[in-house]
Amino acid sequence: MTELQKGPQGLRRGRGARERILTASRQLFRDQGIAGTGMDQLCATAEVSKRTLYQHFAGKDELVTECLRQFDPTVLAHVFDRVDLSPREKLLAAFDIPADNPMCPYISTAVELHDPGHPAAQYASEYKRAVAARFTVAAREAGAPDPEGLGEQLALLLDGGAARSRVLNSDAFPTAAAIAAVLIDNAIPETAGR
Amino acid sequence: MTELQKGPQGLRRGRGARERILTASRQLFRDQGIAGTGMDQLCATAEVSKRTLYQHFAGKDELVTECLRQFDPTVLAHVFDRVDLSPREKLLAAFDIPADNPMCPYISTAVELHDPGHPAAQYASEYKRAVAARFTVAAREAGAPDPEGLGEQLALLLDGGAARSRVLNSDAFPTAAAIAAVLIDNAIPETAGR
DNA sequence: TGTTAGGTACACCGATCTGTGTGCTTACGC
DNA sequence: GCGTAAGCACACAGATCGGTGTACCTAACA
Repeated sequence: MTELQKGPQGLRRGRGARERILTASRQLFRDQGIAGTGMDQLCATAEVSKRTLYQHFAGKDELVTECLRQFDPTVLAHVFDRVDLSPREKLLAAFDIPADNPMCPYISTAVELHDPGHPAAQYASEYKRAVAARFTVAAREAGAPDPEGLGEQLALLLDGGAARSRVLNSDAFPTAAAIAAVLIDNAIPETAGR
Repeated sequence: MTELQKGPQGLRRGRGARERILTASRQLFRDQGIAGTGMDQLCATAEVSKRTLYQHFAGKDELVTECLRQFDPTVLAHVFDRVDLSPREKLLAAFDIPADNPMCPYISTAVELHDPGHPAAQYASEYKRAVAARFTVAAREAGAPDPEGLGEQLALLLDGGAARSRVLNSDAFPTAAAIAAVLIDNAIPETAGR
């Protein structure tokens, strides 16, 4: 009607609202934290109206949970499903993490929410157990005598690298990788693994 | 004395306001997080008027920072200053952490604040480096060939134990201790350490 | 061409947040 | 016994929080 060009129509972005919301959420939650990100700012970043957001997600909690679910649904498949690596090599490859890697969102979320019963916190817990299970499988294939133990240990190293990187504001994953190498060499007989 | 028992006088607690504030802050920040704790609730818990709180601390940020500074000013002196332990034993003793241990407040604060420039975050970083330095000193005394490396590794294990305990909601420090034992045995020649 | 699902604008709600202003009361040290 | 530092009550400011209500619009598809 006449003044089509006027006003807010410029903001209309059409049908991809849900994806834009999740993308903006991942970015803002990572950069500012959950509590530090308001729904208004989130809508502005996603270029989505507040009404639309609340039609897709029941509330902030659900949004947080969904973000976490979408972050790495395959649980490090890009490492553990590689066919060009031996099981032993996979164990080490998991520690090849780019230095600019942001804080592990699972730890970050668990710490920020401060409620173990929150769905997102529970999912974070599940995810971390799944990572340990990935390590355990590879450790078993590599011939480790106690694959569960080694898997849990390596998973702890990843978490340590993430936490320490955050606190010190510098890359701690090389240290974690060095420890992993020692553990793997110690646990897996030289004859095995290949 | 008439109606001494009447009215709000019952709340008056006298001269120890600052200590009560810090005690209440430690407890609430630990249990509910920083963002999750309001200044009103904090005053109520500390049995201190809001005005008094703001006369002692310029704001929440300063309160958070001061809490962190007071948490462990000696940097694990209760372990590393023991005279009944050999250096090698100290390295391991640092991992004797009660299972009900709450999340390491330094990591927790660094994650929650989400701002590396915040005084409390910087102090957390300093503290974590100081812990690594403690390990390094003991590692050197124990005869480790690369004390800095071992110190950093053991410090990372502590952080990993803390982070993983929080995410999984279960005690991960025994795993960290097991890794520490392997690292120490590997790094320090059997002949040394005693 | 008509229907409709998906999106928009915007005002608004009650709650809660950190932080102040003001004036009064009390306990301790001298 | 008195001065003063420390603490108190309480109302309030201004912002921001998560979340709604209402009415309108438009793109895609049948």
